[in-house]
Amino acid sequence: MNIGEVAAQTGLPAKTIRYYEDIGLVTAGRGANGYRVFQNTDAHKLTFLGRARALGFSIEHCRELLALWEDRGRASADVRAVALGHLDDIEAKISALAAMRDTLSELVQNCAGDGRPDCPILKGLEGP
Amino acid sequence: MNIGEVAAQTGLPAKTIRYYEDIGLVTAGRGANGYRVFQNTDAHKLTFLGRARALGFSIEHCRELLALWEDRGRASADVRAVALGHLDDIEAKISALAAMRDTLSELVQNCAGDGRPDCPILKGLEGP
DNA sequence: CCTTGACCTTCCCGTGACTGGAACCTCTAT
DNA sequence: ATAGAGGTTCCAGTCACGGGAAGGTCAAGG
Repeated sequence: MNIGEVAAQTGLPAKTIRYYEDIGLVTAGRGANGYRVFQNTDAHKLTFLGRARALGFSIEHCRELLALWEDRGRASADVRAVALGHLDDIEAKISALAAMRDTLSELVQNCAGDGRPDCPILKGLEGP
Repeated sequence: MNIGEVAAQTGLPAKTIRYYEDIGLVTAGRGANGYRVFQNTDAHKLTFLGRARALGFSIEHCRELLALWEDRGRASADVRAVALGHLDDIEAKISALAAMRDTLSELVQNCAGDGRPDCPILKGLEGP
């Protein structure tokens, strides 16, 4: 398989696949013409990576998960630990964003939003 | 005021203040020794910027907000529009993160998390 | 007067995870 | 023969800074 076919199959841009090869997440053989040659297993790895990334796992977490995925003797506890750590990260981000949203939406609600210059949003940004 | 004092007053790192000067968000005079000299108005601007950044506004949005803040003839509607746009961004991010959290936490809940290799999390990442 | 230490300066590199583009090579179809 | 699609490498840029080097400046103490 050439890179374009793998890209179509996995939904990842070819650029991203090259990048993943570059940083050692996947390996690809080479044909006589210098083109990358992918096996089905590589395509599966890339699908796995695409899904993990879509769930917000960092590249380093993906590397760990990929290693666990390929390790037949893994303990599911190790996988779960990585996932739980990431869940905590996600929750923290959601909390931070929700706090921003709450503060900001309160400011917005108090703002007339008309032609006059008086603006509680700007006042809220000035200071407490 | 030297940069250190402004940093202490605004809570922004000196590096950040220099960066903001670099990209033209604030301006600073210079003393005979080459040190930056800040006026109170600069410190207020920086406080404003720090608060806007803390609410997640991008630097470019901060630039707009700062311009509106300094424009006595502004329409509060313009401020509100910027804020509403940002609120949408925040909501979108929260939704995306919540979707990740939901998917991931379901996988985690189905995972025994023991010494055995069987792992629904990895299976979920493989494909549907 | 000299030193110490805190503070300031500029400059350059690195971050994460790609994305865009340039310049060039290879394959397939007409 | 040529056009176009697809492949290759390499370099630069993104966003908003942070780290650290190399060096100038200031106030206090010996």
